[in-house]
Amino acid sequence: MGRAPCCDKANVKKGPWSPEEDEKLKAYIEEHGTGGNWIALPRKIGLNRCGKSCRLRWLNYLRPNIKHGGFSEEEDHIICSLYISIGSRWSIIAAQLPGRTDNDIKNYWHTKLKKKLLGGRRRERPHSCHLSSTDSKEPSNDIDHNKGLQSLSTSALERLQLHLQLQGLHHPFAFHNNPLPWPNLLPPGERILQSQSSNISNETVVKPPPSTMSPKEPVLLDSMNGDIMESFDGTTLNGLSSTTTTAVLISEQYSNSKLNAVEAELHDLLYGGQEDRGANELDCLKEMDGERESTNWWSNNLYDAKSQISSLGSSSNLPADLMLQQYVSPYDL
DNA sequence: AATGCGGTCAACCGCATGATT
DNA sequence: AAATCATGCGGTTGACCGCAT
Repeated sequence: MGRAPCCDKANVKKGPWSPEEDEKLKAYIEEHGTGGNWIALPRKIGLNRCGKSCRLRWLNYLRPNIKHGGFSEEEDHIICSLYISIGSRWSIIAAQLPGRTDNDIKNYWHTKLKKKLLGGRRRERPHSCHLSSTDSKEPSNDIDHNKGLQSLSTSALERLQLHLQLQGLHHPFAFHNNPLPWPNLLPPGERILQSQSSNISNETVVKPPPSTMSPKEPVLLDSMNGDIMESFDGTTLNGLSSTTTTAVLISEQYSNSKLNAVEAELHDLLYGGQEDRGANELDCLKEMDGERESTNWWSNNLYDAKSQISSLGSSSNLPADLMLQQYVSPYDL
């Protein structure tokens, strides 16, 4: 079945918005709201634009309290952590950063943050992998060597990330020591950034779009701001007291077997039968651990993830099977 | 001064999903 | 149940700008 176009594409204006168009759209929405129908809205106000275009313009630019640029270091951390944890789900990431739009964050990631992460790791020290905001030019006397390392590391990190995503390792266990207030991913309707130490208001409620997450999608709750864990179905889970763990509710047996497999794959990925190269990559990751004192956003370790999850699972009285089912099935681990 | 190149970002496109008929 | 429609999302594009040559 084909889809009817939302508008007459041949006869609607495209491209940058004029101040007059902005003013029309803004004035109308501020007075009347969107009316629940973006498609009809441009006709109502005499704009020769596609409804989708109006919606995007409003959401990304005209809407009140939108922030552009000037991402703080903490926002960087949150974006990086969430990206590595859940991937390119920009709307979810944006929901944790009041005033930021998914488009903004996406652009910021692709144009700056990713380069900081992947390109700037080896800047000041030859084997450094830490996040840096300064440029990444290499010393001229060691160009070939460092170039090689950088490209390898970039590739490895990208592959590592892809690998983790493909493996369904969207779990935050890799960030269990992240000192940042891990943004809670609350059930739709009450997604709140709880950030006691952050500039971001902990009163800010970001209303999620209706179809952002499936009801079965797991909720990841940090225990740093409290020891209550909650699943999407509203089940409150007590007793997981820890200041170092971000909860992943997986049964011990399951996590052990799966993580062994993942570890093996990671080993293959990192070593790939090339001893020297593998050593470099491993060194890089290890150094990332060592240098995390100031940045701390990256996985504090991938290596003891298994033990973390194991201890989590064994020390709790959680209905692990239930949680496992809820957590695992959406990702088809 | 002209040109090329890369970075940035607003906007578009197509697809997925949920709601409605 | 199927068809239709609106919305939301992420990937991609292209215009613009600044810098290097």
